[in-house]
Amino acid sequence: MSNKTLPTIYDVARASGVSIATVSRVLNDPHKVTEETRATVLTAIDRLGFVPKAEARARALRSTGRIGVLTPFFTAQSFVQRLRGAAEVLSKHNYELVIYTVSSSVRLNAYLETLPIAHTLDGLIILSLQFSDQHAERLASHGLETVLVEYPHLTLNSIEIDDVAGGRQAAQYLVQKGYTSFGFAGDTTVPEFGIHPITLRLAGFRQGLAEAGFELCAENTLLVPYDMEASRLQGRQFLQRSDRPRAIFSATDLQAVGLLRAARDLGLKVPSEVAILGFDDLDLAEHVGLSTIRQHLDESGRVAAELLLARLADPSRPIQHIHLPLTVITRETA
Amino acid sequence: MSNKTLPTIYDVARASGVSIATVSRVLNDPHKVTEETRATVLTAIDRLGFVPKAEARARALRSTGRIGVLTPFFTAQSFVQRLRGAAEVLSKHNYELVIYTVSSSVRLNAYLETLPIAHTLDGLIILSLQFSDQHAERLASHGLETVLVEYPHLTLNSIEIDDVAGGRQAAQYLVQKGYTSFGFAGDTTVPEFGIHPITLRLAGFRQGLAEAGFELCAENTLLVPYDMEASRLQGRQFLQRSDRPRAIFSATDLQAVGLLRAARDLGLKVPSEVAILGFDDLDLAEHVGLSTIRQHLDESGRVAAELLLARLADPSRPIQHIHLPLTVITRETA
DNA sequence: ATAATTCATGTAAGTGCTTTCACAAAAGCA
DNA sequence: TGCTTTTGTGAAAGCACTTACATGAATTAT
Repeated sequence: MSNKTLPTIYDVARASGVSIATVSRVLNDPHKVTEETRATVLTAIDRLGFVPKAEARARALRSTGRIGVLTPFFTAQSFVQRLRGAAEVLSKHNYELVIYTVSSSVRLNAYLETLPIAHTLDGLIILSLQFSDQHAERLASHGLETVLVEYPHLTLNSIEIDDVAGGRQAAQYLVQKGYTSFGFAGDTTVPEFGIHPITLRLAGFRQGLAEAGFELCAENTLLVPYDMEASRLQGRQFLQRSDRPRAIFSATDLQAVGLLRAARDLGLKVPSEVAILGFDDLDLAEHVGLSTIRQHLDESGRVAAELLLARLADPSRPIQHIHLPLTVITRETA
Repeated sequence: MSNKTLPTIYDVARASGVSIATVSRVLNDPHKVTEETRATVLTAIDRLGFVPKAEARARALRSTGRIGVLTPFFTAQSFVQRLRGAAEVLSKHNYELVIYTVSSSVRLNAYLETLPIAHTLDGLIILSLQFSDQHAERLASHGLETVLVEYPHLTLNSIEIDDVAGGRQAAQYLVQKGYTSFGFAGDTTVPEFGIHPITLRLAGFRQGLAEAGFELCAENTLLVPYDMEASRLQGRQFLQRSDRPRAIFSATDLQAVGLLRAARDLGLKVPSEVAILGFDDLDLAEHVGLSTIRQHLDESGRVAAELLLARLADPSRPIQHIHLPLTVITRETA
């Protein structure tokens, strides 16, 4: 009973013992065929589930909708957590999730140019990727419903956080804990595509310190690539200095954990000898007991997906820019 | 402007004064076309509201350019790491990655019934899901190329590890390190769908201990749900006992980290007072310095995707059952 | 200045299925 | 025995695209 592939007109012909021409005639000029053969052919058609246009059949079978997610390298845990949130709600609503990993700005542009015209997606979620007004325009004009995460645009739905405020929160928290000398650790490489919120967090941190009458001096700023091992090694140098800061805000959890390990390597007690505060709240942070500023990553994906589905259900809904809160999570390191 | 029928690639070509080949290139390899002509073509496309027919495209290409992945909960890190490996190679080969989160056996069946007929995928990767001969039959008969990860089937390609051997390796490693009393921590809940390799790892562990003349007594076996916090809490009870085992093999890294935290909570030195060895080598393991048995999760996804692509390129290739090795990774906890 | 190369583009040959065509064979009715 | 009517046959054309190869222009190297 299981046919190799979809039944074609040839299968129907064979099954009903006539030629393909006759089958075609049954479908197109029925009156040119005897009542009798027409009946046999029609039952064969029914039995095989033959649909003349393969295209129509494919559409019929694809009952579910399809949502695409454009994401930069899926290696970073923060994207995974966002994706996880989105996947959760999409799967609940029976949507397929198509992932496009964007590895260069060329790829990004290619996607943004062709995806909207291909009409193969019902909606699109874009994670942390920078793009132009033309692209926004193009998405809108082709009616591809879109939600941006982390990179806002006036004419499109977005989920955002306030990185500057996050930096300030970090400063306030550490100040209020009684620390008086501060350090910062963050990423250096500014990507050609994608987004770099680190600078904003740093700016906010500086601001927050200034408001409390402190400042961050240049030698207490550690710039290091977004990589655990690198931050561990460079962190070791940084922490070895006798005049090292007492409290360090790291713009990402990954780097914070690198620092934490460096501290452990040096036998420094955390937080009594150095306090470390991260940013993001990756799963990882909980696992190692890192105090951090939570940006609700899973939630951002969840909210993005929900917003998208809501707009698909009712396209007249107005554009929304949803701001997610940041929360200080106190664990063991600050 | 009256749309008699849908515009085709010919209409776009005529409207923008190029050949259909160029239009096709704009859509498929944009970089092969001058910025300038690309712009004219794109505006023509926009103006006419041209939508390329996916069906015709698939026909000409003899492929949809899409690979599906069936996975249980996207929440567990091990699946994410597998996915990451697969995503990496698929995106390199310009394939779209469609994710189907399978939350119940009903859903699994539904997918396995419709996906092969819908002809909307070139290939399928199935992660850690149990399925029947009928399903295998169905996939094969519809010519949907499939690779299984973690659940082997005679007639389909698969990527496997030897969980029993892994358990033995764990035992051997700990024995050779000089420990003489052993414990085990693992998952209890056997899912109705999905797979449960934990029992195998335990069996292997027992076997390995026996070979060295040791045994695992019942009160040194901790059964606890797959959850960090739960293993931490129950781990605390377990480790508090004065007759606790000196070396513990945890069947998953997540639970191992739970134990590790429990040990830290109790002020126990690791590994000098209690040694902990995990299994999986999640990213997490490196972050917390957990010694563990690496099962090359990323690699499994990568290999699965490569195998799939190889079979798509040359369907005459024989079925393969690839066994990935397990490696003991010594870090700081055992 | 000339040869060599790269490059954008067009031509035309595919792709798998369906429809149409001209014509022949068979069957049905005088 | 003829003359319709109904089928079968194989070939060809269409559909809406992709792509290998060819071409000629532009750019670079010599």
